Amino acid sequence: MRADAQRNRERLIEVAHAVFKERGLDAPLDEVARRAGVGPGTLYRHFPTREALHEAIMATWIEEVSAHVEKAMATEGGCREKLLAWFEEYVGLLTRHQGAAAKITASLGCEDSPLRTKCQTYADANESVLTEMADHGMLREGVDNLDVCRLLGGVATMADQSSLEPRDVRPMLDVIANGVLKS
Amino acid sequence: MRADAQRNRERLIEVAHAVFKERGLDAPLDEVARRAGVGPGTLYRHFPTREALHEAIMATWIEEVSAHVEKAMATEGGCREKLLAWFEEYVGLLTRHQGAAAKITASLGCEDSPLRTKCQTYADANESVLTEMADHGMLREGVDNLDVCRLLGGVATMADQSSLEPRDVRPMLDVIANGVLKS
DNA sequence: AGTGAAGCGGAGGAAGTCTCCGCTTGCATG
DNA sequence: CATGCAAGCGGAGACTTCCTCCGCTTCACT
Repeated sequence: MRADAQRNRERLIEVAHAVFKERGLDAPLDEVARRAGVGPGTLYRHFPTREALHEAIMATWIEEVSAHVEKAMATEGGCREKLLAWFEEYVGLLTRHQGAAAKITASLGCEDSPLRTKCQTYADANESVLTEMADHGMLREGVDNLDVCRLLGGVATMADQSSLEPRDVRPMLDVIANGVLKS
Repeated sequence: MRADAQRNRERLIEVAHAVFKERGLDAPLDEVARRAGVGPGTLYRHFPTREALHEAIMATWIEEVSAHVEKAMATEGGCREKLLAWFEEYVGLLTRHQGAAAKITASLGCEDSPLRTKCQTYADANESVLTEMADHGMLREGVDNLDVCRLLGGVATMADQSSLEPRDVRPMLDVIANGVLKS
């Protein structure tokens, strides 16, 4: 790739990140192009679809996921406290951009989604936490990772769409934790 | 209201129902107008916003909710079976139209949503079922109706966006039931 | 039949998406 | 350094959808 094209690509990702943060994942793509100082044609050549741009942005988040797992697992207390801390991290990760939670979670079950490989990182992180719970004999029988991811994705989507505060989200996570852990 | 206006209004609701069912709640309103045989101006006079049209359609669903509660509560078995049957009914009601689950649930917490009064019916129905559980001493302490509605709304939204079958939804409802009931 | 108001419809402006193609620019090569 | 050309750019414009405005039609009452 030519050096100028590379520069444009990076600048577009950077600007798109800012625009999507301000105006949600549905923000006009032409504005992304305008603020990046390129024509719409350039944007659409680098990222043929809106999803391609989402994917490029999320790629930068993926690297941070394992740090969030470790942070949650370092929480004081028992399995329940650790699990809830992780659930809060998970929802926080998914609600970084307005509209992202629903898209990310929808891509989990879908083989041919372009986002899937990226989003699998979230599912893998959740699985590692659930495995930790299982190792301590705290996980209920028959609890499936994908189902928990979808439940958390649903909570994140509701939080996103209703602009819920963490204190409004917590009780929902409590219910899920009760449903996931042996009591 | 003039008789012709009344006819147009009813016809618009009928056609919108069909169009939204086929193409989701985001279907072009101009197509609704076209298929109803009226101009866009007529549609927008009767229903100034997309939400007003959604509201008019949902009004016809509201009447059926209590029947669904009764159907679920007539399920063979204990509290858990009844609750799960109701959860399935609830998710089914919310996923009637593509995109409806998220909107309905988002309106629950929002005082000034035009959909709120209609959607409150769903929340009330769920509350009546939870109360039934509580009366049998099966409800965990501190479980809040709005939180359960949001959890179910999240599940319905995921089911909607990922086109999940009932057999894929069931395990998620199991987790919520475990989280809601005493074990 | 006449009349006034209610209602209609479609032209058209605004906003967004996405493509096409003529022009520009980076860079490998002599 | 000069040159050739493929890679890349940008913006005009076609298309879609939303929504409004206003001249014309139709209803309903007398």
